[in-house]
Amino acid sequence: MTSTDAGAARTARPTRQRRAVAECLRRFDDFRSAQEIHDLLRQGGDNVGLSTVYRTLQAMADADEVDVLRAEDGEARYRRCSDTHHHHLVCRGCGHTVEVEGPAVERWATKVAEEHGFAEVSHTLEIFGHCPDCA
Amino acid sequence: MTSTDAGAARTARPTRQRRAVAECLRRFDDFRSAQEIHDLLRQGGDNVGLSTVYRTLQAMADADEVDVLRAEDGEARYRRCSDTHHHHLVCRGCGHTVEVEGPAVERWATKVAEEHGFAEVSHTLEIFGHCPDCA
DNA sequence: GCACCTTTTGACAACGGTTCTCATTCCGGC
DNA sequence: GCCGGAATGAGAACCGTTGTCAAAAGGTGC
Repeated sequence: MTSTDAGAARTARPTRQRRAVAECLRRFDDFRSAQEIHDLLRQGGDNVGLSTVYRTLQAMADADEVDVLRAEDGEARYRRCSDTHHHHLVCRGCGHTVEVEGPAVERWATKVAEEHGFAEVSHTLEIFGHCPDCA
Repeated sequence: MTSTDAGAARTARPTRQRRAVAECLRRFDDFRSAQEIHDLLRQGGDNVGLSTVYRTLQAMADADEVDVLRAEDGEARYRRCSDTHHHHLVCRGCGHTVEVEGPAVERWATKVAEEHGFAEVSHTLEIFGHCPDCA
């Protein structure tokens, strides 16, 4: 927001805390809540404030570096993600997550929206079930 | 859950409050938060406690009489719904909602889950955009 | 290395939606 | 009318999240 500012959030400094959060996310492939991540960091010796964890995750979500999923109770859960558009197949038991793609579904969603005259369309799609280990 | 119990939640008495909530939902076709419904009832002269509104909506959701959608901030929003499986096309501007069906999508979700060995599959799918009036 | 300026951090308070508690009220049957 | 259990509601409690603000840390130019 200051003088020599090129990109969008160029004001993002690579601090110890931010690196720690990113590193922590890299270690899992399932969704974790902000508080879980906070605890995990604590346990690992990285002392990062809860506010900072929330702020960092939010920033990463805005930058599409993590996926956000709302648990049934409304709690936000985060997970590192690939940069292509995708959806999730999530195990209700252990949380194990698989990224899936469905070009046909994307087209269908767009088509349906257009038929009703909707513009600037986006969508959410998640599949839940019990993975082989939890069944 | 008591003695002569036929259906699921037969312990549901048709009280004034429950009728009022159901009636209120019938008047809209877009998603409303529990607190909005509470306010609406108040304004309409129906004095119903907030706890009761929450309880009633929860019960109706369990009975699949209403759809629940989590807003981005995690707030739960409710809407009366048809009894067939469907998804929603929701306007980000005014909240106007259209129920849509996509048999192909259902099949795709099931197939993807099966390919990964997942069982007891369910899914969520919502489409967002700006309706003709809000575009 | 050393100021200087800004961003970032973190302990804590505040917020807001939701759930819990429990005394009181209501419903339905006898 | 009376009884017993379900339902209600006012308020407290809960809990995830966001705001506050003084202190600490990066980055830059010297």
